[in-house]
Amino acid sequence: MKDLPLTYSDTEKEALFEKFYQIIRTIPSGKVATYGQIAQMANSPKEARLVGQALSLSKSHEVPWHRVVTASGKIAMPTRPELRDRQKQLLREEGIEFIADYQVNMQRFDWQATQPQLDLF
DNA sequence: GTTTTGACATTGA
DNA sequence: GTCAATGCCAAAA
Repeated sequence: MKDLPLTYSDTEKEALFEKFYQIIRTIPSGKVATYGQIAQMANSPKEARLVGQALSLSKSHEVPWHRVVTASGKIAMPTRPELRDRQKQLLREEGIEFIADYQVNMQRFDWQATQPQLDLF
């Protein structure tokens, strides 16, 4: 098990980031979760932005970073068009449907909202 | 120490 | 439905 990419002096921060990674790892393929949901699951509901920061630092850290989107289902990457396109491609490969250029259909692919799986088809 | 920045969320127009 | 303003909170400058 490799260490985190950054050298943290604060163990709390490291624990929180690891918590984020752990939660994100449980997102099944073909589903997406929002930054806010993950922050909420980590008992830090106000720290959605940190989730994005954690993913940014983790880069390709064995976590399905592409399955995390904003509350409205949009891909959130204003400063990195390359990663933005890569995320869209990865999601499409998992069968996720886009309702706009960079917005997924949350109605059908949101991890939490689709838990009951009431067979909407 | 203060200010700016950021892979966010919510509200209101 | 979209978009801007606001609130948020930690990290980086």
